[in-house]
Amino acid sequence: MDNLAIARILAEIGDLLEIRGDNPFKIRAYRNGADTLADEPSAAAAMTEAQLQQLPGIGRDLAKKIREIVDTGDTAFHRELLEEFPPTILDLLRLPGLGPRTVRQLYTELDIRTLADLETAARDGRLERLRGMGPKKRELILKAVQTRQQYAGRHLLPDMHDIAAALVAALREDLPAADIVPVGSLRRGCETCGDLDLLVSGAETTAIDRFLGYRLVEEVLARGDTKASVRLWGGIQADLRLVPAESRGAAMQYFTGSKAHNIALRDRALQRGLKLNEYGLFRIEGGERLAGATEEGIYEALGLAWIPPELREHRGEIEAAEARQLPRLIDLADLRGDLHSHTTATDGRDDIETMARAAKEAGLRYLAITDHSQSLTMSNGLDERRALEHARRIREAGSRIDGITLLAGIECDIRADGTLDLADDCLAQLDYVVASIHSGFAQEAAQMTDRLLRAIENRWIDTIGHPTGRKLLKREPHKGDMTAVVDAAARHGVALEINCQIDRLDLSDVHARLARERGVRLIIASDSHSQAGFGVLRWGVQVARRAWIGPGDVLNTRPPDEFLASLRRHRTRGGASAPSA
DNA sequence: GCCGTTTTCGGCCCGACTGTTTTCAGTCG
Repeated sequence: MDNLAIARILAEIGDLLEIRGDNPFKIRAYRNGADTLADEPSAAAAMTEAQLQQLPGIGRDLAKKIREIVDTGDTAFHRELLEEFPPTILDLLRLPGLGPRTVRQLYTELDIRTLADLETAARDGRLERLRGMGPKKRELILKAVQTRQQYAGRHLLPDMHDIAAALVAALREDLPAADIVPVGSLRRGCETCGDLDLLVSGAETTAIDRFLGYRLVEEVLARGDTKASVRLWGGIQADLRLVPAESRGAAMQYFTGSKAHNIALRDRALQRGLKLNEYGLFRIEGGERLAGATEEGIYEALGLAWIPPELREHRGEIEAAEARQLPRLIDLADLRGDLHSHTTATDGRDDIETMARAAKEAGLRYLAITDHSQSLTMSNGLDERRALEHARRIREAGSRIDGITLLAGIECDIRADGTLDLADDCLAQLDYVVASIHSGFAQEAAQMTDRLLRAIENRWIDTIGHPTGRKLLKREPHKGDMTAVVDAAARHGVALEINCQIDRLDLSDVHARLARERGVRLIIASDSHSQAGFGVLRWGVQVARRAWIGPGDVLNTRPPDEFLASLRRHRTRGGASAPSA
C-alpha cells in the first residue's frame, strides 16, 4: 500500500468527519496527516509506529491508524464512518458551492446520496423546502451538477500559464498604472492548477469592471469592490483581488500560499505578538503596522529570508529561511544541454540537422538525439543495425554544424522483465543511453521495482527516462518503489530524468527532491519531438526548483566535455562507487 | 487529533462574498 493510498483514506476520514460536524481541529489533524503522507517520499508501509510519529502532524493515534491501514487495508474508524454516511455523498462535497453543512442537510433531511439524487431533488422542488435554500442556491446546485463533467478537474501548469499571460496582458493594456501579478498555485509552479488567481494593486475599483469585461469571461460568479470571480471560456475559474499598493507585498504573500505555508507563517507571527493577514503585518497590541508593501519586508520582519514561491509548501523552507540556508535554485539559463530528443528516424517531426539548429537557437551547447528502440514498433523504433546507422548520421551532422555538440544516443525501451531492448554491444557504441518504460505500466509493485532495478544494473545505461511513467490528469504513476529506484540509481551512478513534457513532469517535485537528497544526479530533458519542442525545458526547471534543486545537482548544467566525462560509462569501472566530483 | 522553554491542557489562521436572512451561516481560498 503506497503513501497516496493511505493519504486518501485519512483525507476521506477528514471529509466524513466534517459532514458529521465533528471537531474542526480533529478534522484538520486528519487532513494534515494525509498531506504529510502524500508529500513523504519514503514508504510509510515500511515504517514503525515510532518512525511514523517522527513525521510532522502524525501523533500516536494517527500512527496507530496508519499501521492498521497498512496491515489490514483500512481502519475500523473509517469503516464506521462509512456505515454512518454512504461514500457517494463525498461526490456532493466536491461540487463547488456545496460544503459539509449542506451535504449533511441534504442527506439527513432529503436522503440525497448521489449526484443523480441531487439533480432530481433540485428539479422536483424538494430542495427549496430546506432552510437556507432559495431559488438561486437551487440553480447553483443544478448548474454545478450539470457542468461537473464538462469542467471537471484541474489544468496543466503550462496551459494555465498561457491563459494567465493573455489575461494579464489584456488587463495591463486597460490599467497601465496598475501592478498585476498571477499568484496562487501558478506562482508556486505547481504541476497542475485548479484555478487562476490574480492580484492587482495600485488601481481604482474600476479594475474589477475591466476584469469582468475581459473578452474570454463566460460567466461572472461573484463580484465585489475588492474581489471578483469569473469562469473563463474553457471552464477555468479566475479570481481577482484588488488591494491598496501599501498592502501589495502582504497580499502577494497571502494569495501565493500555500495554505500550509501561510498557516505556519501566521503561527510564527502570533508567537511574536504579531498578526499577519493580506493587508500587512501588525502588532496585536496597539495595531502598529510593521510591514506589508513588499514580500521581502514581511519575511524580514518575521526574521526570515525571502522565500522563493516554489518552496512555499511548508516542507522545511521556513526553517531554512530562518537559518539563511535557502538553496540557490536552478534557472533555465543554467541549462547547457538537452539529453532527450527525437527525429524523423522514429516519431519525431524534424530531421537531425533541424533539431540541432533549433537546440542551438534555444541557447544549448549540446543535444543528445535519442530516438526510440525496436520495441516501439508503432513509432518505427530502431533495431541495432538502424541504431548504429543513425548514430553515424548524427555524428556526421555534428561535425558539420558549428556551435553545438551532438551526442548519438538512444531511448532504449526497458522490457517487461527489466532487460533492455538493444544488445549491450550496440549500447556501448553510443554516446548516451536513456532507458524508459513505455508499456506494462500496470505491473505490481514488486515486479515493477525489480524491472527498474535490473535496468539500472546495466552498465551502459546513463539515465532512466520519465521514471514513474505518469501522465498528468490521465494516468497514475506505476506502482514501483521509487525509494528503492532512487537508492539504486545513487549506488550505480545512474542519473534520473526530469522529463519536461507538460503532461509528464516526471520525476515529480517530491521524487526529484528525494533523488537530490540521496545524492542522485539529475537530468532535465525536453523529450522534444520537433524543433519547437525545446520550449518545455522551462517546465522541468520549474519542477526542479520546487524540489530545492540547484545548478550543481543537474548534470546538464555542465559544459559539454565536463558533462560527457561525468557519465557513468566514462567513470571508473566497477560501477558501484559514489559519484566523482 | 496534534503539539509544547511562556503550555502535558488548551490552544489550533482569517477575511470576503453570497444568499438567505432581519443578523448570519455557509463556502471559499
